[in-house]
Amino acid sequence: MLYQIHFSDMSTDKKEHIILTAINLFATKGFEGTSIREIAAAANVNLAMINYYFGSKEKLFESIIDYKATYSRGAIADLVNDTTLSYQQKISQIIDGYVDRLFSNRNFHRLLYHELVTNTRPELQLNIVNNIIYPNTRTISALIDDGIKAGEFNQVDAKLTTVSLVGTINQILLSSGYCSKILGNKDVPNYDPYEDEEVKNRVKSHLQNMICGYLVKKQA
Amino acid sequence: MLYQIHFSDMSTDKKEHIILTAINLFATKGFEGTSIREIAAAANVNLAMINYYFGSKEKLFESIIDYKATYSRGAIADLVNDTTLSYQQKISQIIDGYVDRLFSNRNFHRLLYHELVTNTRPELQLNIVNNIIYPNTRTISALIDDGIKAGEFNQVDAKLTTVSLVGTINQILLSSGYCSKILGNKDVPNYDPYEDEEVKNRVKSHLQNMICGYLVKKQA
Amino acid sequence: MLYQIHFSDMSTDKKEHIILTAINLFATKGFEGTSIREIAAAANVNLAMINYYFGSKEKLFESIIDYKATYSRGAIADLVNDTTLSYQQKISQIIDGYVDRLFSNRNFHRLLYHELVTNTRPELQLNIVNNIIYPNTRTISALIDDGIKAGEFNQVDAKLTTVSLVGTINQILLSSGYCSKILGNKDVPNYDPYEDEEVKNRVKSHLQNMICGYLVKKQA
Amino acid sequence: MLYQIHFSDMSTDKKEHIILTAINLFATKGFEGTSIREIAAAANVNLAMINYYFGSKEKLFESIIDYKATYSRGAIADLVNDTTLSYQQKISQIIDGYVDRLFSNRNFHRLLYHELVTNTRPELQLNIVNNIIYPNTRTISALIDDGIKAGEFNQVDAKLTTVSLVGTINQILLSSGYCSKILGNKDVPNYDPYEDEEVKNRVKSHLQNMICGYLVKKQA
DNA sequence: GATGAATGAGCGTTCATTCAT
DNA sequence: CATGAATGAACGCTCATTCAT
Repeated sequence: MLYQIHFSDMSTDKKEHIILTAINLFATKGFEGTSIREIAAAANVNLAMINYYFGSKEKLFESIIDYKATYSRGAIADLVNDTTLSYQQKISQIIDGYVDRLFSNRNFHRLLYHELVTNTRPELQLNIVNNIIYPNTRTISALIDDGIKAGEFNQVDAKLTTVSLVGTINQILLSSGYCSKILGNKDVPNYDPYEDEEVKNRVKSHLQNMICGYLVKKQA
Repeated sequence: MLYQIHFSDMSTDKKEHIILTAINLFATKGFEGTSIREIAAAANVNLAMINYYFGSKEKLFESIIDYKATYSRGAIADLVNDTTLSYQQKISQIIDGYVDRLFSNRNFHRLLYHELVTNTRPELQLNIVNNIIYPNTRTISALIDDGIKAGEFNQVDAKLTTVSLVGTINQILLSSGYCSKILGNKDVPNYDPYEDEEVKNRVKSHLQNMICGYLVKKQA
Repeated sequence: MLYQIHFSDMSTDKKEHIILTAINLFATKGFEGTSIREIAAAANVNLAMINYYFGSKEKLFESIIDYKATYSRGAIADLVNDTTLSYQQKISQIIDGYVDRLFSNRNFHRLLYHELVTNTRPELQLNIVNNIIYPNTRTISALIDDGIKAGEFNQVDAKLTTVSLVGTINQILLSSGYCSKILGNKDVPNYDPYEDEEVKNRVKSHLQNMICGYLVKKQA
Repeated sequence: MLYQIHFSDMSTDKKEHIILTAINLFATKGFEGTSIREIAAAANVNLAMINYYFGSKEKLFESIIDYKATYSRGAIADLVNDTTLSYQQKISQIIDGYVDRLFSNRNFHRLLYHELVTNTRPELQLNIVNNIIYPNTRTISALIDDGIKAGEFNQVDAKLTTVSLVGTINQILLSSGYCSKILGNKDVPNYDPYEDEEVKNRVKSHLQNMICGYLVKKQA
C-alpha cells in the first residue's frame, strides 16, 4: 500500500515535472517545433514515458491546459464580490493583479495564445477560449458594466475595454526582443525585461491611467 | 516578345501566388506546422519549385516578410507630415487606418506574431521587429510625443499608449473564435467576424474614444 | 534472463549485420552511391534503425572503420618481434599473410581505398590513413630498415618498397574484370578470381621473388 | 559556312572545357558525389547544356573516357619498336615515362580507378579495362616477355611485374594525405606532393632499382 | 511501471532530366 | 543553340508512436 502511494506520488511528480518542462519548451519553440524527444530529454525521462503518461503529444498539450486551468481560477472573482471597494478600486486592483499574474505565467500564456493563433485543433481552441480566456474577460467586463449601471463609470464598450487591458499586456509579453526595443533595453547582460520590476510597474501605471481614466467619470 | 513578357509575368505571378498561399498556411498552422508539400499542393505547383524559387523553406518565409514589408511602408508617415491636421485628427485617422490595414492583412499579421512568439530563428525576429513592427510603433509614439510637446496632448507614456493601440487590435485578431465569443457571434453560417464591418467599426470607435480621450486635454 | 541475453545478442548481431551489409554495398557502389535505404533493404531492417543505431550515414561509415580497425590490428606486429626468424623469413611471412588478409577482406579494403581516392570528408581520410593504413606500412618499412641495419638487406628505399608490396596487391584487388583480364579468365561460370587459390599463390610467389630478391643481399 | 565552323569550334571548346572541369570534379568527389549542377557551375555553363551536349551524366563520364583514351595512346608503343635500345633501356625509359604521365594525369587516372573499384556500369568497366588499362599493361608485359626470350631478362612473371609497376605508382597517387604521410610532408603551406619533383624522382629511382634489378640478369 | 527497440510516415532538400521558348 | 522553368523521384533524416520485454 505504501508502495502504491509512493509510486503514485512519484508518478504525479513526474507528470507535473514533464508538464512544467513542456510548458517552457512549447512556449519557446511552439507546439510543432517541439519534439517529444526534446521534452523527454529536458525532463530527463524516457521518451516512451510521455506517451505512456499522456497518450500522445496532443494530449500532453491538453493536459497542460487542464493543469493550468484548474490552477488559475477564482483569483479575480473574489475581488469582484468584495463590497467594501469602489468599482474604481476593484478595477485598479484587477489591473495590478492581472499584470502580475500574466507576467509570471508568461510562458503558459504565450503557449495559450500560440494555440489560439493556430487554427488547427478547433475543439482545443474552444476549450481554451471557453474555460480559460473567456471567464476572466467576462468577469472583468461584467464588473465594468456594473460600474456603468451604478453610475460610477462612463458608458464605455465594456468588452472592448477589457480587450484593451488584456491586449496591452499580451502585446508586451509577445517577445522580449520587441519589449526591450520598445521600452528600452538596459545595459545588463542577458537582460530579461519580464524580470524587471520597473517594466512591470510602468505597464501597471500606464494601464491604471489609461483604463481608469477612461472608465471613471470626471467630476464637473 | 509578348510571349516573353507573358512568360515573365507567369513566373512572377507564380512566386506571388506561392507567397500568398504560404502566408495563409503559415498564419493558420505556423511555420513548423506547415510543410512545403502542403504549400506546393495548395498553390498547385511542383514541390521542387518552392526551393527552386526561394531556396529553402526558411527563405520562403523571409521572402514573405520582404514582400509584405515593402508593401506596407509609408502609409502612416505621409499622414504624420500633413500640417493641416491637428494632432488629435492625425491620431484619429491613424487609428482608423491601422484597424483597416491590420484587419485586411490579418493573416500576414498573425504570421508575424506567430513568429515573434516563437523564439527560434532570432535573427528573423530581429528583422521583423526592426523593419516591420518597430517603425510603425515609433512613428506613432513620436507623433504622440510631439502632441505632448505642442501642449495638445496630456503627459502620457507615449510608447505604452501605442502598445495599447496595437495590442487591442491584435487581441481582436487573435482568433475568430475568441473574437466572436467576445463580441457576439451572429447567426450567419460560416460567420467571419473579420469580414463584418460592424465589428471593425466597433473596434475603431472604441479605440477612438479610449485613446483620444486619454490623449487629448480636457478643456476646463 | 536468457531472454535478455538473447535480446542483447540480437541487437549486437543486428548492428554487426548492418555493418557487414554496408561494407559490401559501400565497397561496390561507393559511399555516395549507396543510399541508406539500400542498406536497410539489403540488411532487412527498418530504414530508421540505421540512424537509430549509428546516428547518421556518415557515422555508420565511421563505425565500419572502427569495427574493422580493432579487428585487424596486431597481426603483423607479433611476427616482427619473433626473434627466431631471419629478416628475410619475416618479410616472406608478412607477404603471405598480407596477401591472405587483403584478399579475404577485399571488400573492406576497397571501401577504404574508395574513401581515400575521394577527397570529401578529410578528417575521415586522416583517420583512415593514421589508424589503419599507416601503421601497417610503418611496421613493415621499419622491419626493412632493421634488416638493412643488420646488414641482411640491401640499402633500399624501405618506404617505397613497402608501397610496392601493398600497391601490387591493391592493383590486383581493384576489379575482378581487370584481374581476370590480366591473369587469365578461367572457363568457370561466375568466375571470381579472388576465390581462386591459384591466383593468390601466383601473387604471393611473384611478391616473394621480387621483394625478397630486391631486399636480400646476393652472396658473392 | 563560316558561322557553322565558328560555332562548331566554340561548341568543341565548350565540350572540352566541360570535360576538363568534370575530370577534376569527378576525380576529387567521385562520380556520385559530383552533381551536374556543380560541373555546370564550375565550367560556367548552363546546367541544361551538359545534358544537351552529352545526353546524360553517365554519357558525360563515358565521353571523358573516350576523350582521354584517344589522347593517351601510342606513347609506349613507339618506344618498344625502337631497335637501337636494349630491353633494360626500354623498361627504364618506360618507367620514367609512366611515372611522369601518371603523375601529370593523376586526376583522370584517379577517376579511372574510381570507376574500376565501383562495380556499377560493367560495360563501362570493360571499356576502360580493354581500351585504356589493358593495352599498356599488355605492351609492357609483352616487352618483358621478349626480354626473357632474348635472354636479357630473368624468367619472371611478366604480367605481375607490370602490375607491380603500375600498382606502385597508383598506390602513391591514391591520396596526397597518404603520400605525404609515407614520404614525409614538407613544411610548405598547401604542400602538394605530386607537384614535388623530389617525390617523383624518388618513385622513379625506386622503381628503376626494384624492377630493373628484378628483371635484368646478374652477371656471374 | 518503465524502457530500449522498432516502425512507417513524413520532413526539407537535391537530384538528373526534360520542356517550352 | 541556349536557357530558365519545371518535374518526379530519391535523398538523409526525424518524427510521433507502438511494441516486446
